[in-house]
Amino acid sequence: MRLTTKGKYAVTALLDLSLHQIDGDYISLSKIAERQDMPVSYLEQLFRNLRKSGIVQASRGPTGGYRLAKPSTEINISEVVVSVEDTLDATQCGGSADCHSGNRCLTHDLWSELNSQVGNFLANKSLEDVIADKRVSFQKKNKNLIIAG
Amino acid sequence: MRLTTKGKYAVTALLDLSLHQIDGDYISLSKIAERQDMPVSYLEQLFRNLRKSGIVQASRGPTGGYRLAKPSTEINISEVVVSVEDTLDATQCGGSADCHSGNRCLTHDLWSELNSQVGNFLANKSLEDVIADKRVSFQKKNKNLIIAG
DNA sequence: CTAATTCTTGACAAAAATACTCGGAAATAT
DNA sequence: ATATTTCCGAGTATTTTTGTCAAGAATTAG
Repeated sequence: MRLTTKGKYAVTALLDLSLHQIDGDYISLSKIAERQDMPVSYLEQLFRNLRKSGIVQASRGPTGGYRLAKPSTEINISEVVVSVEDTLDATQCGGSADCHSGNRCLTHDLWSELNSQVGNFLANKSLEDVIADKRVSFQKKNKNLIIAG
Repeated sequence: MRLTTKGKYAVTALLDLSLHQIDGDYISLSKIAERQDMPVSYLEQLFRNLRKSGIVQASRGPTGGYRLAKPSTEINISEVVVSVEDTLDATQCGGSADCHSGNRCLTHDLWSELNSQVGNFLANKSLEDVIADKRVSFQKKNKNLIIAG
């Protein structure tokens, strides 16, 4: 499990989507970009992957944009991060038992375990979990909410 | 808590030290470098920090080198990583409550929590924990053990 | 139908972070 | 003395990450 600002941006953008999407309407990237102060072109890159992963659905043309493909309770942070981070990372002995000259390296188990820890933690958090508290005050105040990494 | 290959190298190097240091003798970086296939000059950089943090002790001149300043049971992975990673990382809103225009950002709690998770995990692992199993077979075989990230 | 809006795609460029080097100095054992 | 080793500051090079750009395709509003 790799986690850079790319993954964090993706989570933030999806939170914005969760909060502003009403019924099944589509939200354009330019809206998200404006609210969250992110470059549109960068968001395009991220949503490309999110769509391929089946996390969001797209619609083109005016009134088009993106919406969540599943309820926010059923999208976990882990899948969002994995979808977006290019996982062409071999993590130095990435998973295979023969790290070096046939021996399993000493730190292998350590980093594997850590990986699992992080993975589990993020797999058990849904988008809805993250915004649960905030949604109330948001609806009350109806004020532009800043979601930043 | 930041974790790059730098921190991983440091852990690996210290494991090598734990395994090869007998009594209170010093091990030279060139030995570690050779066994673990790491550049000496890079190790120097790492051990500079490890010494300042009180994790290792140094001795100069021939027969000099480094040794653990504490028993391997009392050195945890977390302190090793922290010692070595340059923490000039603001982590985008790193800890402060006002992430953006006075509001606490939505993802703030999420990444904070994750940070704590990772920190706790690594703080509860000592060097000895990591090598506990391996030490036995090492002493039996007395063979060069490869420790790679 | 036309124009505006939006996603789609691939390749590329800029910036930042990371990994690693280098030259010389100080200490110390033999 | 000389060889070996840590020490130190600064710098370079590589890789990764972030972000840009331009052209295209679908869709809707007027």
